[in-house]
Amino acid sequence: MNFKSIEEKWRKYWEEHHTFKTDVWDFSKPKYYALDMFPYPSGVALHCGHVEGYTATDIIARMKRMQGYNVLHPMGFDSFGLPAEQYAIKTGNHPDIFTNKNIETFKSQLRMAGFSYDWEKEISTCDPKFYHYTQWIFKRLYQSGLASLKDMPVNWCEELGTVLANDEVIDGKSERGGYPVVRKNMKQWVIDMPSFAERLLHGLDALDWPESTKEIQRNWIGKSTGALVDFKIKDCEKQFTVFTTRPDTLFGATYCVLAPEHELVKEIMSLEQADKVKEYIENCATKSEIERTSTVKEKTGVFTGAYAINPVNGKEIPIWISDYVLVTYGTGAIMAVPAHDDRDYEFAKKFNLPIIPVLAPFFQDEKNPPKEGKENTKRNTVIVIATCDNEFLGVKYQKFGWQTFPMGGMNENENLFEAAKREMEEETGYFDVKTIREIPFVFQESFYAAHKDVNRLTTNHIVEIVLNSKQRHEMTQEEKEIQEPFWIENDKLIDWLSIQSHQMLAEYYFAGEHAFTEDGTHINSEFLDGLKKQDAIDKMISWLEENKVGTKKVNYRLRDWIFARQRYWGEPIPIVHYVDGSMEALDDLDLPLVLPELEDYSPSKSGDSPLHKASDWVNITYHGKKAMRETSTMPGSAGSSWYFLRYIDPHNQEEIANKELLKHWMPVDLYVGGPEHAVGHLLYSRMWNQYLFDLGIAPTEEPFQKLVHQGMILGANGIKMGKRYPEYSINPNDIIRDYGADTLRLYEMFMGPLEADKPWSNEGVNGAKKFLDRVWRLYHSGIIKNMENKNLETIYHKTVKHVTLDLETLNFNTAISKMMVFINAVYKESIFPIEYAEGFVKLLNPIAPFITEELWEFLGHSETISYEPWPSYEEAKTICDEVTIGIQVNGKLRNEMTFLVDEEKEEILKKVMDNEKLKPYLDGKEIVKTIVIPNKIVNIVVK
RNA sequence: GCCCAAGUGGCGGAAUAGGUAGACGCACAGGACUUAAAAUCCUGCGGGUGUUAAAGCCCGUGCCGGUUCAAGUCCGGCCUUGGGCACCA
Repeated sequence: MNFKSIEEKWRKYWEEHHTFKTDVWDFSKPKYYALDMFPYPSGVALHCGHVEGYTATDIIARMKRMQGYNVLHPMGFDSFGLPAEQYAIKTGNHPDIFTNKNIETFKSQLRMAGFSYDWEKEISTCDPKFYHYTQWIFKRLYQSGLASLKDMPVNWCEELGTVLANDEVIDGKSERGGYPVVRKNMKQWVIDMPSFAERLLHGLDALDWPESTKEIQRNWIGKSTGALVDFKIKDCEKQFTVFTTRPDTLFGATYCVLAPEHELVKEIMSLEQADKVKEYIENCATKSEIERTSTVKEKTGVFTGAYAINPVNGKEIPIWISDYVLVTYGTGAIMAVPAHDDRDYEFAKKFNLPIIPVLAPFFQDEKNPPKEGKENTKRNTVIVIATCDNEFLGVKYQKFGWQTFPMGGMNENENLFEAAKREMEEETGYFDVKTIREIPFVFQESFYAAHKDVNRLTTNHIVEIVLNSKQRHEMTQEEKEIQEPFWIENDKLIDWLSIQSHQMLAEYYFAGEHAFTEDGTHINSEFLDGLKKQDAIDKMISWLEENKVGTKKVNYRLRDWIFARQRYWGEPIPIVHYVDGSMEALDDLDLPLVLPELEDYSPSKSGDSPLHKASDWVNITYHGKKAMRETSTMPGSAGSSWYFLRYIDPHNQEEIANKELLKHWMPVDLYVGGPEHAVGHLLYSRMWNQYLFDLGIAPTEEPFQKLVHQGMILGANGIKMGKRYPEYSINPNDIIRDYGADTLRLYEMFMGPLEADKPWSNEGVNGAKKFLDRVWRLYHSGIIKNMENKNLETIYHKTVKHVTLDLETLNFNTAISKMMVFINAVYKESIFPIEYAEGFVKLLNPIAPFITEELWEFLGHSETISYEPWPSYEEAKTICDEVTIGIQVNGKLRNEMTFLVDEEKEEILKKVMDNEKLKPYLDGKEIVKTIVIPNKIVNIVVK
């Protein structure tokens, strides 16, 4: 088979016949919109990963055409971006030159691969005819108040001379180039994403997207429900508000923290603390993003000298500042509850701030539950964890056989430490205390107290005592009979303790002290005491609202989308600034605002856009007033946020696209692209689409109904192709040249599941080629006849059924394997009925379009196969009359037997029982149970 | 640290809904054709044991346990790899 001439022949045919031109106004057929993520036309050409994704959509597009759909399958170029700009800086040439050259290369590659695009729909985001409407949408966002100029901390990349969006910063470095990124306050164009947060979150539910991608978006949106709480400041008129998801722990708030950038800090700091506070703020400001987000970093902070009033109990608590509180999230201020938040705990430990537990785990002793009808009593108890020389002090209570830490009830007018010392001494005789401290952990326990014949609810406070020595008072014989002390090595302690709650305490103690963040029962919380976490949250919110010191509040992690870049090669922002400081969007008639040509495209270190240099372009008179144009440009994801709408009507000069057409064609039925766009492009375009939906332009709230990510194609060494191992990099052009596009398409689809990362294999490519050759030879072997062959009936119908199903669900690898099985079967026959031969060519066509066009012609047809009706099958003919199933004895396979399809259970069982081969397993055994599932399995359970 | 996904022969990977694990392909081995090689066609191919050969038997889907007549598939607990988030209050 001469694939070269065949492939070139059909490329020409498709072009000359406009085979894949879509008449978008033809509403007579159902529509199908198959979309690829359009490429950035870089200098390095199309790679194997592009081919993989594009082949997948092309297969679906081709199949859908044959199934009678009117298919829109367009391609275009995301052509604004950094490489073209850097080329321009280097060479002084307009980036257009570089971009257009690359686009030509890409198009010729796409043509070589045989993708059935309608090139009349081609778009390019750097084309003024296209960005006319990118600017138009921006203008509308501006007029709606959703795009605005804000002074805010941004990710500034010195090296690139521009600000970056959050998704363009990875580990404190720029996504492109890996240059350091610092935080800097700048006036920036931003788009208000948070006001779409709830819709973006909810919209996900109905989408047919990978669950993991939806999850990434959900996390990125980061919804959290809680409350705003107002804190008054002592001796000051001002107050501040914190956001918390745990208003139930308000009684445990022992200090507050403001972000260093919080506006109130400089107003409230005391004179004594002022220098320290200023120094700290200064320090944070100069820190790079890397330092700020470093995980190993210890907490830092400074006391402001001011005190806040806890609204719930009037207690004065100190106000600190620390960079662990982010000015960009919530209100930039928190209440700290060290007992129940890890970060607050760490901070409190470091700065020796009080820790008050307000939530205690609750234990119900399973061996000794409260008894019905007994009096319920409450008691405060102290438990003493006493250590000396790496051993722990335990007590054995003889009467009940309990082995516990020393413990006992607290008396009135006795503080915790007094009670602890007293209990230890009374019960064990030890007294030589070196250090004593409270462990900020409390738990509650409910049990039947046999010695008093009552039910007890104890609240257990924990005290740690380190002993100087094991000196002790001798105990009387009488005392010893009641209880006896033991010293236990620390690794044996948990086993030695006989009471669940004490074991739990020991586990907590050994795990290292930490905040208790799980659920429990509230204590030390007045009106919340006894409530579980969620009930307490609800009750506290009602209380806050009743007392007008707080409200319920939903917060999102999603932030403003920073929508300006100090670069040349992007869409100019269609705004003019007047001398008086006001600004205005350009009139619609003045769009598109076209990029001016420049002598020098390089960015300035000061943060000005290169466009600043085009003074004739910048300084204008607009509406009779002196004005300056906005000189920053839009980010790369601007054009890609709506391009899918433009494909539908790409040459429309009046509007984004004709509304009737949009209504017919949206949403995109299948969108294929890499998973790396999960929170960038795929979130931005959803938002723009939702906005355009609100304007009545986009007909659906969600643009992409079904989304699939293609996996990465790795080098044969299992490592990502690229600069690191150039010897393992595969250029699809070479494969097309040596094996043909059909082989490349078939191979990439056969490698494995579309979404999986898969290593390349040259032998595998050869295997794909062998299959196509095998098909070719079969068709030219002369066995295709206008006759029947019953031997092939079942397998043909089965193949049509399963291939159709597998393609529909994008399981290309299994679809191909089933076609291989079919061809292997035909090889054993001497007659290949022409009906089956034609059907098979159609099945293979979407994957290998060239060879199948040729075979279709060979079978006597003069028109393209591309619009031939998809083969059908008869369900009844997909089933053979006999089926071989496994026969198990006690779940182990012992034989195989063939039965009629749907044979009666009794009939099957009878034959199984009579089977000679099974006799040795059944003779002399008692048959306990028989399981007969017709067409599947038989299992005989014997004893 | 938290969230998500995945772990199956020498390799890529199959296995509707718990029902014969390893489809299909690659690699490898043997055979046919050929002067020869390539190509092609046929056969075998998880491990162990067994046998002249076979049949048979045992083990086997990351590890440990559970549910079930039956587990790659379901449940609980780990381990490893990949991805996402990373002080988000």
